Amino acid sequence: MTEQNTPATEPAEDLPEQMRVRRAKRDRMLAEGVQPYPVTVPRTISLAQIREQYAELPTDTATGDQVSVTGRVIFIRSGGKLCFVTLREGDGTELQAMLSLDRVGAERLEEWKRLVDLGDLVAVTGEVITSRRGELSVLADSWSMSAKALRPLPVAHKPLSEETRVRQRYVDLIVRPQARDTVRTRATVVRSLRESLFRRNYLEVETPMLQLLHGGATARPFVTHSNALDTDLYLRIAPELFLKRAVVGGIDRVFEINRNFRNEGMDSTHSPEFAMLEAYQAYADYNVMQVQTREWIQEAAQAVAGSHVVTHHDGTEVDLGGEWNQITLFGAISEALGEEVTIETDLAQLQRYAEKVQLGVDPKWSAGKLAEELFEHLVQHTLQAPTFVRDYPEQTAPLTAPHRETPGLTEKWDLYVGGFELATAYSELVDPVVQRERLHAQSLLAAGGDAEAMQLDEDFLRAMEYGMPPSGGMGMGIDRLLMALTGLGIRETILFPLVRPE
RNA sequence: GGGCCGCUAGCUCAAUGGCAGAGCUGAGGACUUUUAAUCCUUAGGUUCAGGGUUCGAGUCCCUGGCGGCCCA
Repeated sequence: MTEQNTPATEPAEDLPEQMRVRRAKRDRMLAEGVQPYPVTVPRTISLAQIREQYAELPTDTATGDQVSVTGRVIFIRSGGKLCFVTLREGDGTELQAMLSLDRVGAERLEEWKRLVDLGDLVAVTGEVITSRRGELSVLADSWSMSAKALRPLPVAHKPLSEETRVRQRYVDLIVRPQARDTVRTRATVVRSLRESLFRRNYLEVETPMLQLLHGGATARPFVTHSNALDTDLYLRIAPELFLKRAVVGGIDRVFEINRNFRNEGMDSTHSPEFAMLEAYQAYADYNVMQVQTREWIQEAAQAVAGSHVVTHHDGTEVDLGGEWNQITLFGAISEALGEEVTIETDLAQLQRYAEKVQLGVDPKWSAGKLAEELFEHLVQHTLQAPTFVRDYPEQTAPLTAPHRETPGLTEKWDLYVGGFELATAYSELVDPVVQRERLHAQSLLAAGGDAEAMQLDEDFLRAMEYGMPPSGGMGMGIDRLLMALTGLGIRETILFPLVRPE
C-alpha cells in the first residue's frame, strides 16, 4: 500500500489489491524492456488445428513438431520445475502447454511464475507432445506475453450473476462457452434466413432508419434531431412503408434484415432495439407467406441443430418439423370461452365476456381490439407448439387487405411459438383510396395524442397511387426466432442489449 | 404501472440486533506429469446510496438506485 509501483495516472489506493498486483507486473515488464502488449507474437497454428491433427497421438509421445500457439490462460498448475497451463482460444478450444526447467531455463520459468496470471493472453513456442497422463500439450521452448490482463477473471466454475453477464458481456464470453455459442447460433440463423430468401429470388435492400414520419406499425418511436435539416427525425419502428415503395417500383421480391426501435417497455421478451426480417412478395398472399415462413424457420432450425427438432438450453426438445397448427382468431376465442364469438359479435357482448374472464377493459377499445385482447388473455400463452392464428379484425390491422370471404376480417396471421408472437404476415392492402382512409384515421388518433398511432405519410400514399401489385408481406423478430430456437431470454440472444446506466 | 425477492472481499455466497466470515482468486513458500492440482503461511471490506430507530444496524424502519421473478 505504501509502494509507489503503479503509474501516477492510476489512483492506486482506489484499486483492489489484485488489480494493483497486475499493474505492477505490467510495470515490471516495461522496466525490464519486455512488451506487455507486443504488436505481434509468433503463431503458426491454431489450438483447434493441433487438436485435429494430433487427435490420435498416444500417451507420453514426442512428435518433434515445432509450433507456436496463442491463447488465454484459464487454468494454471505450477510446480517447482514444471508448470502446466491451460490455454483457450476464441472458438473455445482448449490446449495444455507445459513449461519445464530443462527446456525454457531457470530464468524464463521464474518469469513465467512471476508475471503470468489467470486471464492473460500468452504465446508459447515448443514441441507437440502428449503428457504422461495422455494430455495433448505444447512443451515450451519459449513463451511470451501477448497481452497482460489487468483485471482478474471471475471464478470459472461458478456462474456469473445474470446482471454481470449482460453488463460485461466480454467477461461472459471469456468464461462461459455457451455465451460464445449463442453468438455463433445467431450468426448461423441470420445467414440461414438470408440464404433461404436468396434461394427464392428475394433481393436484400436497406431502407431508411432515420425517418421524417413514423409508420408501418403501431408503436411509440424514438425521436432524434437533424441539425442539417433543423427538424426532428424518428428512428424507424418498421421498414414496411419503404419496402412497399420498392414493390411498387417493381422489386417484386424484397427483404430487409435490420434493426427497428420502439420506445416502449423492456422485459424478458421486449428490447427497445430489435432485429427484424421483413419480406414482401408480389402476386403472393398471406397463404404463400405462411408456407414460406414455416420453411425459413425450419431451414434455420436445420442450420442450427441439423434437424427440425431443436434442443433448448435447459435440455427440452422442441419439434418444429412438419406442418404447423392453424387456427382462426375468433375460433380460438370461441373455444376458450365456450361461446360462439365472431366478427359480428358486438362490443357490449364482448365486454360481458371480458368481465366473465376478469379481463380489464379500456373503454376506448373497439370490438376488434377487445377481441384481440381476449385472445391474448385466454389463448396466447397456451400456444407452445408453432401455431398460425389467422384472420384478424379490420379495426386492428389498418394495412391489411380485406378478407376475401368474410366482411370485417382481414387476411392477417400471427405465428406463435413457445407462447409468444414470433412473426406476422398480411395479404397487403394495396387499394390507395382505402389505404388513405385508414391512414387518415390513424393520423387523427396521432393528432389526438395517441403516441402509437401512425402519421399520415403522403409520399407513401403517392407511391401506392401508382399501383402496387397484390402482395404478401411478412415480418419476423430475429431475436425472438433465436429465443424460439434456443429457449434463451431476449437479453441473452442480443450480444450487447441496452441496460440502464450503472 | 403493481406485488414479492435480492444487492456483503476480484468472483460466488454465509453471518438471532452484539468481534463481518467461507470457498475460489491474490500474495509468500514447497513440489518435473498436473487436469477446478495438492500442502503450509497470509492479505483482502465505504456490507448499493442517503436518512431514521437503538447503548449497539449487514440485520429493523423510511426514501432513492440497480437487478430478478410474478402480475397488468
